[in-house]
Amino acid sequence: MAIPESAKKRLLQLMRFLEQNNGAPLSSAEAEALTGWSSCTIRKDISYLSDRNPLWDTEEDREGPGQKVGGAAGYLPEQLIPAIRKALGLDRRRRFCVVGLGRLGSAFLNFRAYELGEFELAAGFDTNVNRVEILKSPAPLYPAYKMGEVINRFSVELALLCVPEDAAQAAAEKLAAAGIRGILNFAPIALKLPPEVTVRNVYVVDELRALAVRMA
Amino acid sequence: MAIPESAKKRLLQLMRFLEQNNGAPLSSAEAEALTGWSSCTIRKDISYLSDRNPLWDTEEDREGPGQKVGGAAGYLPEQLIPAIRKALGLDRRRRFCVVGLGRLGSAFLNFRAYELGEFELAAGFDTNVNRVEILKSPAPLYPAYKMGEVINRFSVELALLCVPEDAAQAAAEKLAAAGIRGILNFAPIALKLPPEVTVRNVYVVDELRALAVRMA
DNA sequence: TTTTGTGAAGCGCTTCACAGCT
DNA sequence: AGCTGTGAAGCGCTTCACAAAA
Repeated sequence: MAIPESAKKRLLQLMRFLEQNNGAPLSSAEAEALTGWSSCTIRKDISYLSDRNPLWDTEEDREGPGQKVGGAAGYLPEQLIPAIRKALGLDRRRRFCVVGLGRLGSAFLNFRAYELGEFELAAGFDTNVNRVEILKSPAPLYPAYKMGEVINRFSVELALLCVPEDAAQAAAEKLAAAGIRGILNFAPIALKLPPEVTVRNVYVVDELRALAVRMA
Repeated sequence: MAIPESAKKRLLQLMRFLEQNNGAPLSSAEAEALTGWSSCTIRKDISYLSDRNPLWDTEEDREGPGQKVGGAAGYLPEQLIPAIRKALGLDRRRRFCVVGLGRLGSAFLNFRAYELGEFELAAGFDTNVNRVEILKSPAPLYPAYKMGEVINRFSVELALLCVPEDAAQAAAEKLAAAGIRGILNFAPIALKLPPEVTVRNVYVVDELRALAVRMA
């Protein structure tokens, strides 16, 4: 059965809580306290994993519903995390790049925790050659005109778009032309791109607004 | 009637599209093309505004459903934007501060577009006095020990928390003690705070994950 | 006894379809 | 003709309530 979108979002967050739990088991009741969602919702969300995830089923041929983790123990992170990963399609390493190395972009270069092999910083780009030469970075930096070549050569799938607002559309089109598959857009504009490129917008003012709405 | 949470989220985004539309009217069909949501959904979402928003109703005493914007014109941004603002509780100016002036935090200091009087950058804080003295900023910067005093004096309601992971919980507690109402947390940890403080987490790896899930 | 797992009930959101306005 | 506004139908998610396991 297909996993509802709403459940996917929660599973993603639940994964983070599990990761922060130092490997200790987590019961649905504890998860309720952490997240605010009812324990039913959490158990139901996890139950969606069972028909689609071989990892989840134990070796003995499953009969009936099949209990997994063990009755009164809570969920074991070392089993549940990979199960969620697999169900959501996150069980494969993806390379990404940072485009625009101003304050925002360069902050992401030196972020620890492109964790657990899920994402790998493959390159940074900027039109300003100075920045490319001066900045310290765990991954190689290139002038912007090499974007197409580098993205292809290293099969970079994702990009963090951190250029100023008025350069964003042009940069995004170059990324799309280079074959990028997904863009995290930090500029406050709606990018117009062919449908094969998935765009997700992250904009501080919108986040502030969402925060203010939740407070009201 | 109460506005469903899902509708609130869409209205918030719709507001952004209206703002980016240069004041031109927007029909529900055009909005469908921009957002991907069906025109029905959009019209329905907007209809939730009508019982709660005096601005929305025109002066002549409304009888029946009451058409507003004018038959075949599309929605007028100068009417719709304030209506959404009001319904979502965004029709009041709020002051915010930036805590932690590293690369990420200082990027937010010089962000244009704390737009339209909705949010006002009131202060920046850092434990490193050098940064406080050197950085250019449109708002005053203070050493961290002045947080409580400044937040109180200027009635700062919101904070962007941009300190490193291992300092985040302590900084958040100081903010809570100072009476802050909402925190946008950029550190990859779950803050434990009293319930009167609303927290919203913004974490790049989670955004990358969400992007990857949508692509699959 | 505690906690998971899940059919089925209940309910809220989305979609439909059409009335009403310009 | 074109587009908005909205009751009502339809459907998908959440919640319930209980069986099964440790």
